[in-house]
Amino acid sequence: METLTIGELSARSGVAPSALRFYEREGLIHASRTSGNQRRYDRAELRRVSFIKIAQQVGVSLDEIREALDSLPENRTPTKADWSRLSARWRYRLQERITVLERLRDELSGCIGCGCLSLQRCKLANPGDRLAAGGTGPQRILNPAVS
Amino acid sequence: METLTIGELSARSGVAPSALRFYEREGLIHASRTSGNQRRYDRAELRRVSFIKIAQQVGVSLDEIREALDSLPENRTPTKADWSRLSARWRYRLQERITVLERLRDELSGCIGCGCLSLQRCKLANPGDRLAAGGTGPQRILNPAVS
DNA sequence: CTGCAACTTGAAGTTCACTTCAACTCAAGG
DNA sequence: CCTTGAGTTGAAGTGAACTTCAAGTTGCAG
Repeated sequence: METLTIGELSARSGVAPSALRFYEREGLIHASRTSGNQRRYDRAELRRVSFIKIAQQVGVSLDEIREALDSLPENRTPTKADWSRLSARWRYRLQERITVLERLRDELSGCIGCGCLSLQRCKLANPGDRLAAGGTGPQRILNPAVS
Repeated sequence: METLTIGELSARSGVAPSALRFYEREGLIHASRTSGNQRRYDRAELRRVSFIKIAQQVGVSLDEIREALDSLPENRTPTKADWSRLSARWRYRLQERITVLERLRDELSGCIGCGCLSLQRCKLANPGDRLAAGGTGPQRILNPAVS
């Protein structure tokens, strides 16, 4: 088995076939076709899907993920070095995000408990970075099932 | 100034008036009315809005935030102790989330770089908890502006 | 060769968290 | 009193990330 069907890629990645087709339309992954027009995925695509899943957990939008994936070489299968370069970038973003959440954690009890939560001064509601800047759309991170 | 108009609450909280009306429809905040049917917010509502903003940064859905807020006493203005109790719950969730992201950070380079990213075994794509369990809808955490 | 699960498509639907709109009313300074 | 900025409503629109549907086609085991 050199290549994977959409069902196989779905099973191995945990991503629904409909989502994989959606990713393809969005230019995040690629597939070749059989004579009968069915998708066949190179094994290397598994790593792409994996990268997408991880980036989503970090909280990056598909638009940004596509940008990152576009920086991989198109003419050859990405090497370990290619992936390392990409992952280094995400590591930095991840660290930024962790720092924000840690600050949140460390100040949460005190800040809400003490009643300082009047928003103008509070570091929680107005963190130094632009995370709270707003922007349309849902921003749910945790799955409801996690609660 | 005992109470705040919607414009004032918006200015102080950084949440758009339309969002405040939306929160009210959703039962997350409350307002009294003037004789002319305009909203007047008790100063204590500011803390509710603040809590909503913080919880959203942690990645909690409005449904879950409402549940949490519903556990506050209805017959009196919440005390510091009430808020502390609530914040303790969030602190725990926050810590869970941080732990996941730290694991992600610590394993990202090695995992992607080494090519083990085949998803069946990889701790990254399939973390121990149910975070990756899927669920419909967007799961963006970071604002595009942050990039 | 047959049967059936797995695949194909485009279009439309869903959820979340809002925002925008139109048409209107209210509150307060001059 | 008049003007004007701020507020009111319900309905409809938005964007992200998918899912569902219907109607048809393909691929492989028996």
